[in-house]
Amino acid sequence: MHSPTFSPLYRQIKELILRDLESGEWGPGDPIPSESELAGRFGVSQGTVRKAIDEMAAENLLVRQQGKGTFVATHKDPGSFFRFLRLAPNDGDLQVSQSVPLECWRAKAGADVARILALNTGAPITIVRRLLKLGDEPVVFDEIYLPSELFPDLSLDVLRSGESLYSLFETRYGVRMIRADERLRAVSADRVSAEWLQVADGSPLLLVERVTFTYGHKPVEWRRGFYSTRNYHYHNELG
Amino acid sequence: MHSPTFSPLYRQIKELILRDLESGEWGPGDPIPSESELAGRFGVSQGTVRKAIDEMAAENLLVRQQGKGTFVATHKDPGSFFRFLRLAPNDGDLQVSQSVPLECWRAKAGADVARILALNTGAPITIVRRLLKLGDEPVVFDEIYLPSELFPDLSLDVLRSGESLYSLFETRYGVRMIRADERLRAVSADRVSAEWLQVADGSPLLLVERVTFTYGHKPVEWRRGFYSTRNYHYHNELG
DNA sequence: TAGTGGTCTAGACCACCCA
DNA sequence: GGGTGGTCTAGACCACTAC
Repeated sequence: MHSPTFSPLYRQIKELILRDLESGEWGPGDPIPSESELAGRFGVSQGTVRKAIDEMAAENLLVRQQGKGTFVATHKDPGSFFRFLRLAPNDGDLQVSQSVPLECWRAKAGADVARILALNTGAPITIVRRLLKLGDEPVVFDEIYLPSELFPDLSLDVLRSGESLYSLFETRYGVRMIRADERLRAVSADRVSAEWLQVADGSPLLLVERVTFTYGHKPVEWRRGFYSTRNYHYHNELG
Repeated sequence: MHSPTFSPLYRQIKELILRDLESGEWGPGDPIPSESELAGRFGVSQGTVRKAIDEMAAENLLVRQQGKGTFVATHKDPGSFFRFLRLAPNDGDLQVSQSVPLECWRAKAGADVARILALNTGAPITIVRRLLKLGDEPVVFDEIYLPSELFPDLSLDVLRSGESLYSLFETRYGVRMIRADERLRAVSADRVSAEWLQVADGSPLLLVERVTFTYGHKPVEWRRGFYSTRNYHYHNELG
């Protein structure tokens, strides 16, 4: 017999490293201590630390670089831009993308948003509308719901910084997007979406509803994205 | 300096095990030899074999079971049914699913299908139409393109066996589906789809185009699925 | 009890990056 | 040259399953 809460040593080490990550001990892009130093610090062998880091690298929390070190994952890296955007052109090459903020205002959380973001009904939220353009074509119209408490001074001006949204959230507000759940449906374009996406009223659009989580499975963003799939598609790989 | 084709020992071991898998040395669901036996056979340490198997388990090619052994992955296992079907109910519990074969006929590959399935134009293909019902509701209308060479005697009768398609392909034809690429778009229902899915003509439908691969990145199925997303959605998790 | 996968260690050496 | 991650080994012990 053993305790039902038994977990192997490398998972305990993983939890310790995770706690340091959450506490902000190391910021996005920073190097964490070397495997041998962590091994010494925790009093375990290097192989055990290695296995802990292996799992965290597989979960995109850390990034290893041979010869250099292990780094805290970041959304600043342009290469990770499409980690949360599964958009690809039907044919031809990908155009440069541009995020165009449209509106930004405060509101009180209704029952739905409150439930999804684990807030109290009536809690202050910030709503953002923005358009994602690829080349000159508007492709995604997003409506984004955020807890105002975490993003206190968010405004259109702040959004016009040019960097990607998640990169902005990370550097300005210290909120790191780790994981997301998406639900996809086909819907008919309403007047607002149709106008922004320059498609006929009632055209079929791909609706992508996303709940994004930070450390500890805490939901911090709800997003409804309307995708115009004339020239682009949502790409997914099943393993 | 070293050869540009250098690969670590555990990857070479992985390739050897992979070759045995492809050759049908062990069938789906069968146990493979123990780690220590493979280590002896290949003349490497158990840890190296272990790392090779680790990767293959992460790719869903093998399944480990502590105390019992390591087994070749199979689609027979009911638990793996939703590995390639990212469908979930908007609310409420999942109903039992039922695959209803509608039509099955031979044809010659057009340019598109030939390109996607890596066949010559005009090569014999088999086309299947089927309906996926959840509870009593028709949810997905699939049109499936297969190389006739790999599925020689496929017919409506064969399809009525009740087991899942990929399970059938695996047991009857020895074709194992390993990986798939999906492209999602929103489209308007055409007459045929609308009728089978019992929705209004022109309703928005989620079109899921899937290319499925067996070992060695060989494409063996092309599938166009029309999803009715009134009560169900396509679920995707982003890590 | 015997056999399997799962964990942990200690130590050696390789590949890579940088100063 | 010195530090980092990456590979490989040999051996010990733990956890689980089956008989």
